[in-house]
Amino acid sequence: MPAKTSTLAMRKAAARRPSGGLSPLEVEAIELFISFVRLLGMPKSVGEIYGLLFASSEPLALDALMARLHMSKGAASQGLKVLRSFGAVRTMYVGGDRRDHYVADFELSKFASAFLKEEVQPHLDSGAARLARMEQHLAKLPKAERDAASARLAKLRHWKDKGEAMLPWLLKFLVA
Amino acid sequence: MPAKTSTLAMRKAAARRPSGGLSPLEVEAIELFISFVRLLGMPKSVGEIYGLLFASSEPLALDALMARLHMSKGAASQGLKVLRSFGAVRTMYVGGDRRDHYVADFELSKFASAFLKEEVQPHLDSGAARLARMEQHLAKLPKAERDAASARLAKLRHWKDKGEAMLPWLLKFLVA
DNA sequence: CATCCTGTTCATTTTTAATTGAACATATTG
DNA sequence: CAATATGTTCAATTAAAAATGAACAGGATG
Repeated sequence: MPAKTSTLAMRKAAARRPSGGLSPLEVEAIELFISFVRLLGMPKSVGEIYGLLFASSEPLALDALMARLHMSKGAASQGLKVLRSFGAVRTMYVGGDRRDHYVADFELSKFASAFLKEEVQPHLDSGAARLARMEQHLAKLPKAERDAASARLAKLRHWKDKGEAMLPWLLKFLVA
Repeated sequence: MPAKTSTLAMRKAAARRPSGGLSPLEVEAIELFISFVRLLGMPKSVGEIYGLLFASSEPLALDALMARLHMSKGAASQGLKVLRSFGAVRTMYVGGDRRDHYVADFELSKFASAFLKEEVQPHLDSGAARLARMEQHLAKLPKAERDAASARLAKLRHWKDKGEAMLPWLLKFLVA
């Protein structure tokens, strides 16, 4: 029968237990990365996983993540997949254990550049294509409307150019 | 009895009808801004409204937006509220009509700077507070763990500083 | 080669976010 | 001031996103 209250000693021990509770530092790290990944439109499970790995000194296997974050196997597997996909996390060999073990890569720029490359860049591209189509439509408009619309499209083009100019600069700044 | 097929002439007329269908140009603008606002984590109705106002040469009232976007009064009202809140849209007086009429402000930077000020900045602030708390926890750790954790926190601090440095720069670039 | 171990996938469920629509407040008009 | 027009708010509904968990695939192990 588990006690309802926990003593200080118990909590300190828990902080070190590989598949038990979370230390205050781990909780802070997890919350920090949850809000960070949400800002980038990623599911919070991704933030939980990265946060725990960020705070953890030893590599963690999938079942450790499941146990400590109270997360399903599916969510952990998929979260690790996206983190792997942009290099925020990598596997580390642990002798005598055939499970994959993960460690966080500390280059936070990986998140930002994944966001820029996978979210922003495609939007800029499709935006450029769309702008071209809009310029086609423009030609078919009666003169009066065409002039007004033309000025608007010029604004769009300006922002497209600005975005395209800013993106590589931002990427460079991030990795610097 | 409405015809099932639409002739070219009918579609051209529809493009000009104030509370009817949408012209191809309007559709493109709406789709463009839907994907743009989604990138910033806003509801798509906000993108629909701004897109239509952006493409429209005359100011539109709430019921025109409702009719042409097939959107409820509540959604239109709330969408306009957020667009107004960061100056992406403003009311324009139209004589002999007591409804509010809206026009788009073409400074797209308004979206970006609203996002930076309302989403990013608060995250940076709470992140800074959290980092301070984490440094408190650090002190209570046994020496061995403390060293590993300390290096991680240094990384976080570095990124916090980077973010805080980048933000004003980005804002300046956007309004320029 | 049967069994266990580890991890992935995906249909279903749960949770979260957005939209609707009706009730309300306020201003206008006859 | 009753009736009407306009716009806002918010509880209820609907739609979209994320998490679960069971089925599956492949690889190790005896």
